Amino acid sequence: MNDIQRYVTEPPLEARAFFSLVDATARLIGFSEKYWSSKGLNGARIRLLVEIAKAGGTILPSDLAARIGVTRANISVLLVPLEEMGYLTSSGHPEDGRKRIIVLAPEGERLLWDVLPGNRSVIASRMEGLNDEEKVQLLTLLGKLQKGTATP
Amino acid sequence: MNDIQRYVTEPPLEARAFFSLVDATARLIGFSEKYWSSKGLNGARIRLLVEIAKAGGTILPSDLAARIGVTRANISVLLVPLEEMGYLTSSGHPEDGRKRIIVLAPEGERLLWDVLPGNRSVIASRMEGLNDEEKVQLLTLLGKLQKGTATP
DNA sequence: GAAATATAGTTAAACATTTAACTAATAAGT
DNA sequence: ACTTATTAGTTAAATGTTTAACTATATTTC
Repeated sequence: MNDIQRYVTEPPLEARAFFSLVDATARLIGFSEKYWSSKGLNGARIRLLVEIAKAGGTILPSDLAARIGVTRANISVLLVPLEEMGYLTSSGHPEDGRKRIIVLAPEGERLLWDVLPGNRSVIASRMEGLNDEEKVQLLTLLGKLQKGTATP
Repeated sequence: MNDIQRYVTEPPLEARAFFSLVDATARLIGFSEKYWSSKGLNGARIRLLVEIAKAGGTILPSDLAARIGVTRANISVLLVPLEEMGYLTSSGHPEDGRKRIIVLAPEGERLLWDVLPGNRSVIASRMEGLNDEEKVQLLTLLGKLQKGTATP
């Protein structure tokens, strides 16, 4: 067992917590994505529709980018197929010619009602290792962690 | 506030825990990647070198893929530049002609000594929202979560 | 009110990763 | 032993995302 091997196999508490977060999260995301692809969908597109719904059914692309945490360029390309599939509509902003107004179409809302409950079931079943009290503890800890990582 | 908006903005406990995990982890990964790119590196390549070190300095590509959790195809393409940069060497397996033996080069070990401590500092500073006891709690909860998500 | 600056959105190129198809080598079944 | 199946690794195509360059519109500044 040489020095570098020991160094990387015996990380300090912070690094172990970080690696564990990354592993657990990647695994859960994997299960979620498997569900989406079983429905012929993917997480990015659903997340976008969910975010429009969260905003009350109407939103600007740049808002979507900020809320989801991806670039505006990415939102641009995500919107195209979603509009083609009839899940949303878009139109110019009446007062500011630079903006586009994105609206969740009835078909998009129907899709969300169709697939979100199943996804929540998948997630819930994959979190059965924790009871409710522990899930609350986890949420509390992650909340504290977030405060420490507020972008400086 | 319509029905779908309420549905997506008031998720159950499991979903809230999941979303919080995804958010917190993505943010931490972002800080880590920012560090790597400030060094002209990226997380995927470093992770690969770390995994060779963990294994004691010698490993097979397929082992790397399994441990890191990416495809063998991805390992194949990651190895090329790392070998070109002199961070590792590769050679054929003497007994099994299908295999390749990957060895961490001295230059690769030097790189790890150079950059890992800084990365650990970045991570630690971003986890200051939690004290040590809370980090241990987090690790415990994530451990329980993992047991529940062992691939079926 | 003209010029400079900033913002919203799009497009194309670059990059990372996965999937699928392939080659070569070994192991297993008969 | 020979044939079939499995395994290790590579390559190319497809997918998803970011970065950078660009267009068009608004806003600010002088």
